[in-house]
Formats: sequence, C-alpha cells, structure tokens
Amino acid sequence: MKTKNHDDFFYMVYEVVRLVPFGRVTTYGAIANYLGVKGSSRMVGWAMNSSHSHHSPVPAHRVVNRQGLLTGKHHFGHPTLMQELLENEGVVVQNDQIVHFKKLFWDPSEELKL
DNA sequence: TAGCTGACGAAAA
DNA sequence: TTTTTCGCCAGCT
Repeated sequence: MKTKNHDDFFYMVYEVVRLVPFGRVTTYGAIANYLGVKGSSRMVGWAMNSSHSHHSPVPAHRVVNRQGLLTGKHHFGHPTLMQELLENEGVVVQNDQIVHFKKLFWDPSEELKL
C-alpha cells in the first residue's frame, strides 16, 4: 500500500489553508507545525507554489510568513493582489505587512488542536 | 547525475 | 539586541 500516510503533504497543506476562517491568517510555520513537519516550513511555501497545480482554489493569500509579511505576494500574478484579497476580507495590510497580525493569526494547532 | 533554489523558521553568535 | 548560519526536502536546471 502506498498509502504512506497521506503523504500528500501538499494536499494536507491545502486542506489546512482552506480551513482558515474568513478574515484570518496563518503562517507557514504554523501549518508545518500542525502537520508535524515544523522544520519543513519551506515545504509549506513550496506546496503553495504547487497549489496552482491543484485544481482547487487555495486561499494562499491567507498564508504569510511568521512576520506577517506578504512574502508570496509576487506569486499571485500581481504583487498587490494578495494585499487586495486580504483587505477584501477586512485584514488591514500596510507596507506588505498585516496589521494586528498577531490578533488575526489563526493557528491550526490551537483551533484544530487534536 | 549532481547541485542549486526556494512563498520559512529557529538557533547560534 | 541584531545579524548570520543552518536545516527542511521537493522541484527545477
């Protein structure tokens, strides 16, 4: 059986990202931590990059780095698109950084802890 | 084939 | 305190 777990590490990432509530944001590290691969935070970001291979829409704009910076905004097709999407959800973004990020931070390990 | 890059993060200096 | 280095490991050249 291949089922090596669900190894679809990428798939798991997409699922978690989709679970992010409207108006909330999370971080690559938080997702990685939730998946148990905390050291592989990069892979989370890489998964996002591959997300466009995934036919389902992944709200990657809700995922930012630990600093609350929109590091991946350039990957949305347009550098301001990510900010636009966040602001559209009521998230205030200034200088590519999410305001009150700490308050808007949604940690799967805390909310989905299990 | 082997090596480099990369949407990060944490630890060490 | 800030800056630098290392580790993660899949994908790409």
